[in-house]
Amino acid sequence: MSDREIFEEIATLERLIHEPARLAIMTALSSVEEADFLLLQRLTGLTKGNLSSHLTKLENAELLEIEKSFRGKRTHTNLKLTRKGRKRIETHWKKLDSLRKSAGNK
Amino acid sequence: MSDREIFEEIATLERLIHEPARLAIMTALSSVEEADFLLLQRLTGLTKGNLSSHLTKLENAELLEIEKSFRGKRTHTNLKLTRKGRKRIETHWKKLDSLRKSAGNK
DNA sequence: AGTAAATAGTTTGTATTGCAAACCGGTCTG
DNA sequence: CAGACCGGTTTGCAATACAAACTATTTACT
Repeated sequence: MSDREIFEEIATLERLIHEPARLAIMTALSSVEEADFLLLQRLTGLTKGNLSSHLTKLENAELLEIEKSFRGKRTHTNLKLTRKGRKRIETHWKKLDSLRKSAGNK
Repeated sequence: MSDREIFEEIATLERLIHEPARLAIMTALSSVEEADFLLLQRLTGLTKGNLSSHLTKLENAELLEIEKSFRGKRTHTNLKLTRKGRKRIETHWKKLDSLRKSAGNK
């Protein structure tokens, strides 16, 4: 891939994943099987409201699944990446890598 | 740095640099002394309008300098990172790195 | 000479969206 | 049983990224 193509590709990076909060969410989730809402909130430092809306966005794009269940009497929300989601975040990091490398050795 | 801190930091990444188009611009510029408007446009694939406004934003933040001169009879616009800018993009990449790594080995 | 097209950008308008804050249904605590 | 806490969702607004329109000069064509 030429430099031009790499830079051009990065300039049109998928905003959905690239957005800082979601990049953090996706990356955090990619390292584990699953996590719950509160763990994710602690990890990212996001407010509940914003975490919630980011998760909904990722769910709509079918990059993660939101599983609600009961733990004792209260609801419990579990998040996990879909296969699609796992692939996307990997690919995204690869793109970032190649952008960085192409800048490194000129 | 703990995982929590890393993810939290990434969630609040500097949007100014992180935005795909500007990340491409900054990264491209970081690899050279300077570049002109058109080279940058070719590299990033951005339209003139958008490139222009991104550059202005980066200039306002003092991350790069826009030098206009005459080449023959027509104006010529040259871009180069400031010291500040050079530092910022480096730091940014380091942050991204540590985010990625912290996800890798869990 | 006149006009069309290219060069080198800037400005404007709009639709999107990220964030904070308000809200909501429950549960636990004194 | 009033208030605090838990686990979120919804709403409202301010910021902004992109496309499209615009400006101004220069070169090419006829």
